[in-house]
Amino acid sequence: MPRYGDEECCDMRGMLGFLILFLLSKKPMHGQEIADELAKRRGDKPSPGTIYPALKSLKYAGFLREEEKVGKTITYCLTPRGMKALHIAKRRFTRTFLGVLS
Amino acid sequence: MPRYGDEECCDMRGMLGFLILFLLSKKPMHGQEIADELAKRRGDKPSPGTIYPALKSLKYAGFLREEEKVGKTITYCLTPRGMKALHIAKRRFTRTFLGVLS
DNA sequence: TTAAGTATATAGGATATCCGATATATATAA
DNA sequence: TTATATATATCGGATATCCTATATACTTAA
Repeated sequence: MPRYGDEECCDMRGMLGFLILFLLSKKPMHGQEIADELAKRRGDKPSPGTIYPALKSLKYAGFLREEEKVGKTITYCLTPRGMKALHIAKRRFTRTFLGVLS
Repeated sequence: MPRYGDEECCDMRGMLGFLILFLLSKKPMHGQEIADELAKRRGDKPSPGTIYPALKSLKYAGFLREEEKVGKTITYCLTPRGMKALHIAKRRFTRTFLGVLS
């Protein structure tokens, strides 16, 4: 039962949508920009098979929309619904991890 | 493809082990104490089928050990290995969620 | 007009998290 | 002693995340 690795206790599974909404709340971005920013933050870059289905699901949920499309490059931005979802998630996140960052 | 709920964008899946290690770094606790503290923080209490397998896996990984056992009540505490894993995870967590709490 | 680089897309599947249901053991109260 | 509450334990499975591999389309350079 190898649930935790050598020095790993946290794979952050389930936080991808939250992180994408957070990044888009700073500025509109396209898929590769988001993947690169996540690479800088987490240390590993999500693969195409990870990032694009996630964007699709968030769009399907009404949390983001295509702001601009130039060639194959699609820039996404938050919808009001996405901003609300992010706000709610932030509150929960803050309460849950109170004291972790200090 | 219902990946995100009505206003939910973040189920925090994959953070349970990290949270348990963090709580135990504050003080030794037993399973129910941990579950109750998580209930206060996240808003919902992890079920027995969630918390005990998680503790078992963290123990199996060498991140925590039984400090005391009185009746059925088992108090857990971090091992040096667990402290190191928590430290590493904290650094990654901090870098990943930089700017979310502010 | 090739060739190479960039960006997006999706199917299929491996893997892991987490929960519901259930069982057991201990402690306490009636 | 019976009943109740508390704490731990595990199986089986539903569910979701994420990756690998593959394909497509657009852009730019040679």
